[in-house]
Amino acid sequence: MDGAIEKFQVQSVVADGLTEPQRRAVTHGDGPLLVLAGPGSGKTRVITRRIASLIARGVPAWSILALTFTNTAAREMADRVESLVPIDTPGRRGLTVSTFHSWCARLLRQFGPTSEAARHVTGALEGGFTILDAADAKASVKRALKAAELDPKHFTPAWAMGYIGEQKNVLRTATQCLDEAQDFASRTAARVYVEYEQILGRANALDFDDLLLRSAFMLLRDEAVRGAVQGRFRHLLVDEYQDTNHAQFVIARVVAQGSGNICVVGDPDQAIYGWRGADISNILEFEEAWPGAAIVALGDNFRSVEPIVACADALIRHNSERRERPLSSMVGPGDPVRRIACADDRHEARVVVQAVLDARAGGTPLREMAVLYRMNALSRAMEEECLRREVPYVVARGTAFYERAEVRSALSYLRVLANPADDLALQRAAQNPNRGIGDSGFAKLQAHAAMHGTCVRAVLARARAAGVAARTAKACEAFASELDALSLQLASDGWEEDGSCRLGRFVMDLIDRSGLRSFVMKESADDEEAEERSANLTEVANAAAETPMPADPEPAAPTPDRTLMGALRAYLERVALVADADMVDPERGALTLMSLHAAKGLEFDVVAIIGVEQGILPHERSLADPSQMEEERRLLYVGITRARRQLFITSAGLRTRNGIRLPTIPSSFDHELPEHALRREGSTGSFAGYGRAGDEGPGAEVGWERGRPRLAGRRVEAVDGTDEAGGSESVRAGSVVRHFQFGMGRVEAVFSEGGRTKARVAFRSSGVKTLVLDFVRLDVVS
DNA sequence: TACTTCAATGTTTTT
DNA sequence: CATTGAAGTA
Repeated sequence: MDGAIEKFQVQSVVADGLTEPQRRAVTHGDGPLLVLAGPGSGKTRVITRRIASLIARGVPAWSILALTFTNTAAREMADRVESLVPIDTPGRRGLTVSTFHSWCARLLRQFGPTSEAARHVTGALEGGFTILDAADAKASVKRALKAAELDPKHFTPAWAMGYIGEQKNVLRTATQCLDEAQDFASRTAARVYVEYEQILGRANALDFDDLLLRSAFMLLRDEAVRGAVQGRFRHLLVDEYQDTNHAQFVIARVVAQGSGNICVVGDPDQAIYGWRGADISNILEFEEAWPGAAIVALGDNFRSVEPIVACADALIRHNSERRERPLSSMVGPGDPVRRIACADDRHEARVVVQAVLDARAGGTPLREMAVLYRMNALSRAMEEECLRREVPYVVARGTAFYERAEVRSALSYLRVLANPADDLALQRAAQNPNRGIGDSGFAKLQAHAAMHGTCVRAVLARARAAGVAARTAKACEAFASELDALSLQLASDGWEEDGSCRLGRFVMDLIDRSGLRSFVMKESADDEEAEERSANLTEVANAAAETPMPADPEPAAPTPDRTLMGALRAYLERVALVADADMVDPERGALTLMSLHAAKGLEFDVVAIIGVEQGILPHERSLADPSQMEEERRLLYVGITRARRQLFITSAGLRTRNGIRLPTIPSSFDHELPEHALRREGSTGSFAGYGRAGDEGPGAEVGWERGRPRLAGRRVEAVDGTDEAGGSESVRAGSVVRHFQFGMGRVEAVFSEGGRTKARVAFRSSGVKTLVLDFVRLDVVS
């Protein structure tokens, strides 16, 4: 085959149908590149085509690193690159597309244990480190506050977490903070930070911010790590660059310093993470950090109809900290944006769900619609109404499933197996089910362990020496040998020859044999709850079974760990780093409910933004600060620009908050929307619709079951079992199916094994997997 | 040690 | 309202 012709063909596919500025960004050669991409301007298109173009140019895929903020974005990017580059293109394999956090976690697993720069205050970072979720980080902060002996009235966990997060985001360590503290207040804060770091260090645990901070330190200070990373990655691409914080800025800078090839894509008008340390000057001052950078601005909007773009544009012009950039719709005219003032929140829900049903009747599938809100609490009323009208919906809160008590318990066993120093997990595992090891007994063990400079796990088998009651000691010893037995298995192979992961079986056995399942079921209030919680446990095992086998290493990549322990670590890492937005499944036949933040980067035909009221959007806590108000405005801007064809902006005259209904005040952003693009319905004055608030009548009871919402978790079923995408009943050999994580695949076989119906599916990008049909969601495409 | 009950208390957004 | 913590009881 003629290489030149092949390359030419790839190039033409890559550049096909692009606008002039898009083409410039895609074909830009070496050197720094900043792409300022307005909403709907083809940002993802540009990144994916640019990667494809690099590969076509002869840059090996394994030397390209693309960093995103969510796993969904990463996967979509990888899929799209793959479909652009012909399968037989040399050097096509091994592309790294990852979130900042997971890429850093992997870097730390590889280099952390031997790198001085990654050390904890208490000692070396070990490879099996735990990634603490928000709840565990909070628990650790509480312990740190207690250890620092501060008045809990004045020094709250939220305050401490805020302080620690801020410091970590700008790469300041605990000791540095303590050394540089000038006054009493900052010394107090620094003391808490130091205590917190010691707690994490003893547990061999890292929080989310640590993943970035320690990676940044390794890259800055450890020549071996920096050399390895710079040697391997010759092209860096960063998506959503406007939302990077200082740590991420440093990571990107050091990685790209080796090659000078850095391409960042973002939009200052869509910066919505200032509160978590995102520094907008990273993108505004890109040219200063990278002199000679090429800049491409993409302003044409190919997503939304004119009234929607007009709304977005008029709104964002009210921000003063902004470089003016025009935004115009290339799609053409469309329906005006409907600004609906409702009587109260239930009325609002009825109006929105009715609009959804109308749109569905008009041919728009539910998966192309979304309801967006400023606070997760606003999803409640919507969920009730969806249940009542039998509209299948998905609440995109990725962490919700992992916050459930039984799921946390199951994961605690896994965590302590992966990382014996994880006392938090050990305690939770030890007490679920109850084994006669209580809080006081565990505290004694902890004190004893601390005295010997070790973790509880290490002294568990000799609990008697810790001075606990004889009965407790016996329980500890039994539990210790239970864990020992499980640990032994972890050295075995992690995957079967067909690529299926043995961790699923391992977790299933663990859940049953530890007594966790029966305990959780016995604890439940009724059969239905028992059933649901048991199913959640099974889902943990099932998700573990889906851990993909690591691919063969590309040149300059580390050798993957294919033991069961390796699978366990990979699974725990994946679980720890899911984003809310990752739970959006575009192939499901359901309406998506999610926060405005989680909606960043997504698009839908029909969008409703609810709760556009003063105090909600803009949020109360932002009202006093002009620059926070600008961020609130950007948030609404992001929401508006998610919509392709139809946009609803709603408010309620009365809203129930904390159990009390109160009249609302219209959002100050309301007057900033252009009347010519709007259709106003209802009255927008305060106290609007007072008289109509209670007109639901007696038949308006909602579909709660015993006052508890039917879980807003990972596997929200369509309420009536219907699934527009086709349902799972017709999975047979030969079907083309889609999995929320693995993407498209072809069913090779359906068979029965161990009393379960399973399917072997060959996925296009993630290989052959065996899936249990009862638990896995597979949408049949054909 | 484990479970129940009651009072207080705080509330955005998320990797 | 819903979660959390403390106090009391079996």
